[in-house]
Amino acid sequence: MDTAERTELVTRFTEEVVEVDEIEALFEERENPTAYIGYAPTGEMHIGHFTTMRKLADFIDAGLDVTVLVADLHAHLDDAKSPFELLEARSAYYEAAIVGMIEAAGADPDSVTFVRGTEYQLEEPYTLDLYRMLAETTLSRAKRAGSEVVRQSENPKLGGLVYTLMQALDVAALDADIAYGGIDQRGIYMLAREQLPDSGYDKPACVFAPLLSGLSGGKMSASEASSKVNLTDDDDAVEEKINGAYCPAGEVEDNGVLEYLRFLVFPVFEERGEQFVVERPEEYGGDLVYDDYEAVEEDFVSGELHPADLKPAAAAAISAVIAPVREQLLDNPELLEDAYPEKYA
RNA sequence: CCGCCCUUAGCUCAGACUGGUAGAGCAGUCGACUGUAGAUCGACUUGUCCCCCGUUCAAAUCGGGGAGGGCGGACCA
Repeated sequence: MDTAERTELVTRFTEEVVEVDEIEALFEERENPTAYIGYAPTGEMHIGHFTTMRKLADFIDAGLDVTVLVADLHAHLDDAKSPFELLEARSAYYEAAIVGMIEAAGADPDSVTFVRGTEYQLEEPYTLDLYRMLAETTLSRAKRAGSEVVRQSENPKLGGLVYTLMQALDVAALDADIAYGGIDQRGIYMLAREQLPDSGYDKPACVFAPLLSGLSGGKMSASEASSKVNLTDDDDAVEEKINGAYCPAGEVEDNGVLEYLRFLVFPVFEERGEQFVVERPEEYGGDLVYDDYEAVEEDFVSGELHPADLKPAAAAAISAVIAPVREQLLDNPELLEDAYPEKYA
């Protein structure tokens, strides 16, 4: 694979890349540049995570050495979203779910390195770097960098600011050439690009995934159950949520159903060699088969494909995509019971 | 250590002065209309009024104690 192909793999289906030149340069210089993505083990993982995760398959195919950080300390630093006592259990659950998603996306989880935050964030070199950064960063700069990531409240805690600086530092600590995450992470990684060179580290390139629209229109909200599909949702639950989704005929904007197809279903189906089939009553023209997303969107915009026909097909496809992960999680019920005792135990 | 403020539906809050077993908006649920959903109408649901004790025929409301949260002051050898 040449540099152009590898770069294309790394950058496809993304929201933004900073900068493409830098990624090309990495591939020119080295056989296996490094990339990292971090997740703070807080609430249950959902389809948004899966969409972001699917991209790791592209990274691996492109020859990147991928590290996944399970940022346990971050999960508590962000307004104590995860109680301190549950960090271990939630980290275990996240790691298992992530392995499942990578597998379901058609990649080999063994080619990914998993790291816990507490494995290195309490060591002296990291701590010293952090303290130096704390001394050099203004409150307003840190607030701005983390504003899309850290929970915003009337009474913000210091932890949210430390969280932000730690994440910037993680890029260097994990020796990542490329920082990857949802576009909401942009502020933090721009801070990293700005500050890491001052501390003697390389400036990371960044790849940002799009954030999917919520099913009820507008942004996906972690706290709104009907706005997203959970990894543990069964076929019926997925169908119910997709059927209830905001999906105006012919409109692409804010259309979560189409976005799920574009960024999750089609990439995964391509990997698995499956086709997207829309079963449709003869009355409306009979069944349709699609090999790529563009054709779906074209038919949807033209009116050829009606939302009422698309929805059941999309629901079935999404179920098929998440099924392996769901089964894996249900086979190990203690993972969820330990991680979210108030809900499952 | 001292003082002041806050705590009522899933969320934001009203009600407290002048005790009479609780309300609005949003959210949610269900119908109507659409070959989906949304929008729009129509209907409906929701409570340990932070906890304990007391006063009273009667306490979200008054008194005392406590918990949690916030703000300020003081202390600064």
